[in-house]
Amino acid sequence: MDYKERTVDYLAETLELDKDELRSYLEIPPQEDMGDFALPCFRYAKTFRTAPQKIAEGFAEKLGELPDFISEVRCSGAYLNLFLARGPYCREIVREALEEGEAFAASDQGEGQTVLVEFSSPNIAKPFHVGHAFSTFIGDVLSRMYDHLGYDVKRLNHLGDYGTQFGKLIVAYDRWGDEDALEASPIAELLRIYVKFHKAAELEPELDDEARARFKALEDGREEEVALWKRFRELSLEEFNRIYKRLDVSFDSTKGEAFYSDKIPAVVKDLEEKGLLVDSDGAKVVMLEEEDIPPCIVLKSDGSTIYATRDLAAAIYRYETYKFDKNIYVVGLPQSLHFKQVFAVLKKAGFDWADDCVHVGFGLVKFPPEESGGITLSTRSGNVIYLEDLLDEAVAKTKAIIVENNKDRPDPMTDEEIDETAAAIGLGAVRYTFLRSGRERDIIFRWDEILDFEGDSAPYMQYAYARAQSILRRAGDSAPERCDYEKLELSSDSEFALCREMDHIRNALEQAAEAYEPSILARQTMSLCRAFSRFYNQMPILQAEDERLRQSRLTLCRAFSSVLKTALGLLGIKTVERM
RNA sequence: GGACACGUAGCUCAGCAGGAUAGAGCAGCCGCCUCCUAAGCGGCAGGCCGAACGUUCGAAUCGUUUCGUGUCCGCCA
Repeated sequence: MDYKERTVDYLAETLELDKDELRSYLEIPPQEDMGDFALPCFRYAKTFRTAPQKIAEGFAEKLGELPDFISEVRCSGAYLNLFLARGPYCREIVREALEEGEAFAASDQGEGQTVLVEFSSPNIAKPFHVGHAFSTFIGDVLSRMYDHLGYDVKRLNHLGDYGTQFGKLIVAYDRWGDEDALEASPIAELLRIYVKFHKAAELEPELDDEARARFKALEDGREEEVALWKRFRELSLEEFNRIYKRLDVSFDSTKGEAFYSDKIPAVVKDLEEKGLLVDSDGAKVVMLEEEDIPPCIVLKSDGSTIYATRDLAAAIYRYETYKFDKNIYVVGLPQSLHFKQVFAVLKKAGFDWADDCVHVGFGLVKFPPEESGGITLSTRSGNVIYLEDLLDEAVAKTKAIIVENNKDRPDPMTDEEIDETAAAIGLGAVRYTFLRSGRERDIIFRWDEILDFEGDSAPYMQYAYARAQSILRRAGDSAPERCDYEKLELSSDSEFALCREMDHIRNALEQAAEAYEPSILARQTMSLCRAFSRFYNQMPILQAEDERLRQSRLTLCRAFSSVLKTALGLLGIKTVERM
């Protein structure tokens, strides 16, 4: 049970205070020696017409005999500091961790509710670069979190498989395409001709008109264009699926923008009938002045569709298909105006569920300024880092470290174990790089930072897990699966701190889901591992002073392992038994 | 020009429904492997929280202004 809630209940009853008020006032003190919960009494000064310090003292006096989960109450200026009874607290957290296992921090808060998460959404015929990784990791983790909280999650990959770019690609392929190269390495070849097109179009602007015409032909269903488009699409998907498998990411539905193209006329017609479409320079737009944002273009002047049109059709289709309670778009921050417009149009068209649509934006991935003037990765310029190259690099570096460590290991790893471990750690390191900071921050892409496996990194956490597992392995049968939790003797600073961090994983998960912010969970998981490292260094476990302490600490190790595995699982980071 | 972000230690970032001496990691310096994996632990040093006003008993946190950076602002996605 939630100790904060328990404390609130107790204080509310004993001190005759309002529960909701208490809940919002009660805080966790900045320093350990100030207790586990603190009630600042400043705000009660007015109602009681007394100095805050006096109020705190008065409260302390009034509390009298303490309940068994609180060991001590102290006044410190205007603060009423409460200390949890460590023994019972640790016993309870450890018991919950072990009994709940994988379901630790799970809940049924989302029961009966459907959440859609659109993420990743790479463009066909373009490389899957580190920018797509951002959306992929954030979306994947959000999906995992909502799933853990009991929501019915649908993971959607909204492929960029339509638009004028395909006109460009078709023009480029006709001119410069190399059939053999396309077979050998499809996306690389498509990228080559795409970049070439952009260079050529600078000198020969007619190429752009030609490209628009070819896209129009594609949209009208002309055989030649459709066949090429299908081919590009399939070849690209093969490459993407290979990456998703490697990243341990899956989707419930992979539909491209093209899928929605035949649903667009009905949407346009509906907007027209509702009197929302206005002619503007030959284009059809929906005016949004009352929202104080620029108009949303629905049809271009040549009558073809635009991304907003397709997003409108997609949203409506999704509502009809899933009757979602929440519809999340994990798409880059630069598109926030676009989503505001789309949601506003939906709202204006009378779809109340527009309020349940949310754009979860994230920052840009950039090169460091000292290397490139801080330019953004861009497909058009050919200035990209392929995600696969990054993954390969990370895994290779990990492997080198493992091989080195393996030399003086009494029980060396097999080649197979080395490869598996290196993959788990390398991929974890990359994933964590994208999850550790607030998602709206830009990521400056620096190899040495991403491949730095010390400190604030996934390998640090995986290492903590491996060490805990190592101890449990060594303990063998002397570390029983089951134990009498009442006999656990855990009360030192580091043991108690570790239990607190396990407990806080639950709050972090809730907050992270609420704020669509994986970094909150990532950060707490890191904090949990730091607490374990300290415990590990301070407390002898296998060599504990007596058998009861030994059993207690082994059990704590087991509980920690379990909680950490669950938390890392939510982050999509794999654990390893040793490293 | 308008809109939205962001500006905290040398670097990367937490903290921001206002509260007790502003926290981590990296980099720097100093310690710790005869003892459970040193991808680790402990310690030192490092900050007028971009600036100025304002609200408040109290502001990194809220408001206004200002400077700086980034992104977006109609037929690319």
